[in-house]
Amino acid sequence: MDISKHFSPESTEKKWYDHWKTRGYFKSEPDDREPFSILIPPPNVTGVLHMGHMLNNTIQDVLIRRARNQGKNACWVPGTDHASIATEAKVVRWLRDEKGLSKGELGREEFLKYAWEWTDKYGGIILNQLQRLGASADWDRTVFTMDDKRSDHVIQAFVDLYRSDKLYRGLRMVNWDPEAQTVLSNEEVLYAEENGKLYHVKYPVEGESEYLVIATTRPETIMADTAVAVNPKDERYSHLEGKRVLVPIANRSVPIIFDEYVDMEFGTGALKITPAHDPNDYEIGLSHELEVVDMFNPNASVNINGGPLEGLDRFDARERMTELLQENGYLIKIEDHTHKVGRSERTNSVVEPRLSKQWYVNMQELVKPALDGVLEKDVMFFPENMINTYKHWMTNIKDWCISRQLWWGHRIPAWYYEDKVFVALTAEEALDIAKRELGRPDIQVHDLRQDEDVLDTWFSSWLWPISVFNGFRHEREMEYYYPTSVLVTGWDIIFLWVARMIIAGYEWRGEKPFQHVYFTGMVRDKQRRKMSKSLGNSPDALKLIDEYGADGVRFGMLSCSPAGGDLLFDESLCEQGRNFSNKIWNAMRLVKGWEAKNMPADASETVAVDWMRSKISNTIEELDKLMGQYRISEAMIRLYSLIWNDFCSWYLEIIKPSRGEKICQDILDETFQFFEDLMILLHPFMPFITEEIWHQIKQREDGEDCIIAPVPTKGSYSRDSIQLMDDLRTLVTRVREVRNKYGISFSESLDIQIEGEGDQISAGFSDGHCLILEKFAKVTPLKTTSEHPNGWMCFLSGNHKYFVNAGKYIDLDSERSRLIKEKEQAQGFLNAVDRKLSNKKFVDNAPLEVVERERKKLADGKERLRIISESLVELEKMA
RNA sequence: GGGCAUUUAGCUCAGUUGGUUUAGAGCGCUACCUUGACAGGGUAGAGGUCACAGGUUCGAAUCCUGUAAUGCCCA
Repeated sequence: MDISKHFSPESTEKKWYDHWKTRGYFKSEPDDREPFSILIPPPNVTGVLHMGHMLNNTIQDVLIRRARNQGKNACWVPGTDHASIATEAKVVRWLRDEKGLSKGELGREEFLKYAWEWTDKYGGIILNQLQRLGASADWDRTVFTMDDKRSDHVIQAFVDLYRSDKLYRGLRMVNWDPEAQTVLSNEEVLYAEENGKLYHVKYPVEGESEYLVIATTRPETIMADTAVAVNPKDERYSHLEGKRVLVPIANRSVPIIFDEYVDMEFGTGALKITPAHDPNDYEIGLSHELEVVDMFNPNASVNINGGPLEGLDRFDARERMTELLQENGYLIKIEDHTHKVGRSERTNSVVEPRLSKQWYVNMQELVKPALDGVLEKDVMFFPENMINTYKHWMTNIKDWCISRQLWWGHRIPAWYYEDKVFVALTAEEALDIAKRELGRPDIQVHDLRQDEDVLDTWFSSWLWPISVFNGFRHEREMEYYYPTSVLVTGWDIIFLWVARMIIAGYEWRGEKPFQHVYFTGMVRDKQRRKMSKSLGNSPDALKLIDEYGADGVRFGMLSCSPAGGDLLFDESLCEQGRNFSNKIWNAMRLVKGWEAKNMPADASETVAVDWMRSKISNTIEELDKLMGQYRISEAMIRLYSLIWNDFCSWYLEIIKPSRGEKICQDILDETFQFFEDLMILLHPFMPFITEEIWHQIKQREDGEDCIIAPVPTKGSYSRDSIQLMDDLRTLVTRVREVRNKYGISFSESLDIQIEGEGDQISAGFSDGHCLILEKFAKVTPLKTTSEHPNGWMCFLSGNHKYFVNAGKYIDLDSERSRLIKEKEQAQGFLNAVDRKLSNKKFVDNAPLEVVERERKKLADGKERLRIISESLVELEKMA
């Protein structure tokens, strides 16, 4: 049978993914087995697969597949998030561009119909893309934050909190996104240094001829000034106590107030106070009982309070104001100034501080168990240092603003009758409460007005671990799967999402939502820039899969992904992954091409099998350890090296029959077994190639598949067996080095001897090892000698002296300098060890085994030095 | 301004509570090999005073202090 020289992922991937799905391997229902559950961090319905998703979901898939192979009941729940702001913006644009409709004309009901239409059409794209990656999620469980069951939980949670007094409606200075025309929570505002200007403006002191000069970055808000503040310690201004100033252009008289808040060093030390448009000014305004003048409309254009600026957008208003100040002689100078500017995470527009009435969750009440849970390691973080960040945020937590002035989302279950509010699951229930509390049995449902706003998307996401299992209504699922095993997410949403889920878990279930949190790094390009659509530096995820295969891409993502840290994505890693697939493929071609015969194995084969078995057992042990610490990248590299270096380069080469020869049946059987074990171990990382190979190497029964094959258990293994093979490999390398150095062709056999007494090989090699040496180094059978054979060159491997008859090739000078260099090195080493051992404090204080080890080093070092010195003498004899 | 990290080979990173023959891997680089699994391959090699300065210790890449650079978070 002809098998292609190269592994071709495209045909294989679809075949196996369909097969797995058809067989229902991804499905999970509660049963007697140990559960292992993961919830996907729900991507936005508007999203398309990007590198961050690829990384994140590959890791989840590795964990879930490993659990499945370990015989656990593995349940990975997929789903999407409705992403209020982003989706609403997208739908608005879509309606405008494709249908020529605007939100205003449509009205709430109609708009939502279209929003659902859009979601049904485009919302599942990203989940389909995940399938290309091999994601083995239970697709039948796919959930959406706005489906009926999830919505039920969100409304219930709101009502619960309200009834237990953990929710309130309050007038606050909020972060306003003028583009989306909604409030944002603190966590949705991104601050960055930006270049701006600092305007120095004169404010005439009333009744005096002097001016007070203030510095501001926002001259357009001068129209809403209601005071000027200076620091009470500032001697420059102490004479102005009790005086008032005139606001330029507005010509309004406002007081000069004295407040510690003012930074004497900044600008001129005098600050204009605009309580309606700056959070700090608002606080100052409250304590000094200042008037609040609001001069902006919701879209950040200027309202009637802006006088001559009315109707202008805030940035146009700034320019116009600058002109006015200039024309009227108030403007002293404009300086360049860099300062932090907050922008909306979703729309990128500059956030406008705005006074408004919003719903808040009182976080103080909720935080404690969630903080303790993490500090006491009830929930474990990987990497651990994320605990600090978490702790810092939790101990400085602010109340959470959860209302959003949007339509797409969960509408707040609060109904108003005049200025009274009634919170309930349904309008009918709200009506009952209203009737009772108001003592008005006559009012009707239509007399109540439901809150126009929707809830923050994170207010539904924080319930994810509960709502996904329908936890408020369905105990069985909840008891079985909750708390989930691990959450895999980026550290950038630790506050937005992770912390809040922990809070919700303890609040509603009295228990953590997940046992472990694995924080992935951020995917960056080679220049350390965050990958983003706007920079265009993100490779197209699906194209990558086309090019390197899903396994190759998974390998590429995983091999550079330490937890927490940044991840510099480099396509060449995917290439390496693809090459690895190819290597495995060709190993399979080789083994499948062998013909077996019933005959005894030779000594080298027996040695190889014992060694390989030990090596695999040893790796299984290490994998358990590494995976337990979520050192996923390292675990995979370990397997890579086991398969490529140990299995392919050594094991298969040892047992490979010569051309025309057959292989011993027992050895071939063992080899297939090794191959099978290796494929199962590698399966979670590279599912497609491993499934393919697993089926290629043996005829399988219906229902037998690599995806559910039990992971091989670690047998007992011999460290000696591994050590001896390592020694042998070193020796082979030494001989090859000699060949390489003197250009001795591999076709020429070399005589070799080892220093020692009698027939016993001092290095401990068995007959099998010696056969391997002959084959790999192309040397004559290894013999022992007590004398340096005349004219042979010698070298060291491990701690043993070997001689090769390379007489005619030897370059005496280069040999001499090599030996001298080696001698110096050995001497230096010996000196260091000797210094240590002759230090009485070391011998007295260090643990016995450490001292013993040093003694052995000393003895070995002396032996090496002896050998090298003797060799030098021999060399001189030859000269 | 407060906090958390990072700094090890040309590049990207390991180095798991201080002690495995004077630091490892992958990529890259150099030389050589290659018609019988695989050039998407093989063999070998070069390359690091572990950012810097002190300190603790019998012993430091590893712990402590300070300095510098970089990144991030919070204000």
